[in-house]
Amino acid sequence: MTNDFKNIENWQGCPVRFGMGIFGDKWTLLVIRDLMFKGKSYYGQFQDSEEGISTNILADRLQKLERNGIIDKARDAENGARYIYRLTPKGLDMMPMMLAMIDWAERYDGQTEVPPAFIKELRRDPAGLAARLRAELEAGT
Amino acid sequence: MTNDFKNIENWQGCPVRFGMGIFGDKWTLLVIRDLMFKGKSYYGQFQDSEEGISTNILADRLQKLERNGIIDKARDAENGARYIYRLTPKGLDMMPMMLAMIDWAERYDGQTEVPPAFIKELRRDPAGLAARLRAELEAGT
DNA sequence: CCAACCACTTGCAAATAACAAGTAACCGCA
DNA sequence: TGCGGTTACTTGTTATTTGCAAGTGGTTGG
Repeated sequence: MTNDFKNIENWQGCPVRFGMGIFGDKWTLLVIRDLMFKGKSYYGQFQDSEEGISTNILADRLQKLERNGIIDKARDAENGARYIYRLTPKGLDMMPMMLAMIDWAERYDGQTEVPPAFIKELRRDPAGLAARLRAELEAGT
Repeated sequence: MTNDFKNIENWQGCPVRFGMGIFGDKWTLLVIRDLMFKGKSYYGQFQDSEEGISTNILADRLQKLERNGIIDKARDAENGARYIYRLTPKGLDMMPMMLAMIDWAERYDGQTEVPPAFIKELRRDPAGLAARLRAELEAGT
């Protein structure tokens, strides 16, 4: 056989399938959201997010993200008892996709919490917003 | 209690959470891919996609997409034994997000199958490509 | 009105996720 | 140097979801 799509590690080729192999579940993009837009970096902070991810699932997703090169993990310089998680360049490159998702969701979620100023800037200059947010994340390293 | 995030129907507010409530699984965006980029419109065509979605999951996802207003379902004019599935405007508005995903995946999937001409056009004029693809889909109605 | 097609539905087994409790590394302080 | 608190998990069990195979019912063409 040529393709074994039963194993998700083999979901390459088609770009949408490739994406689903990496973040095709309920939780992964919520962790990326926390890293990208909420200024979160620690295990405990991800756990504190209001959706209530369970700890074994969080550990599993962080490991998969690290294995896929989306995030990296290092001991925190300020407090050696914890690890700091950060987006890699590959992870940061998901910014335009995340912003496009936000743009879409803001249009259709009647209960959206996206700040009007954010959505205004997003629609006026998406690339500029992406660049600014990315620069801020890279500065905070 | 104010939020019941145990029920996925209540995943509004945050735009990423809103998205995950609708397409936060392995299969949903693959169906949308088939509708958006592969010219597929029928149940059997979705089933024939090489990832091999099982029939009960496909039925469930189509129903959820319809309920969420992403697709609509109608008897096929040419063959009344089957139904035709089409993207609604809300579904078509996911185009920029899907294109951003394709852009990202093409960069990082060493085995990508995205045609070079497509990715070139996508990076030169993403909004233009989105508009063109959307017009083609709406024409084929 | 029957055979074939098409779109599902159902039942059961396997995999994944949710929940609760426990373990281990490290830090600050006595 | 050891002890209590913090942080990040791991483990075991139960609940939910998915995958697989077989079956059902509407529609068409003959």
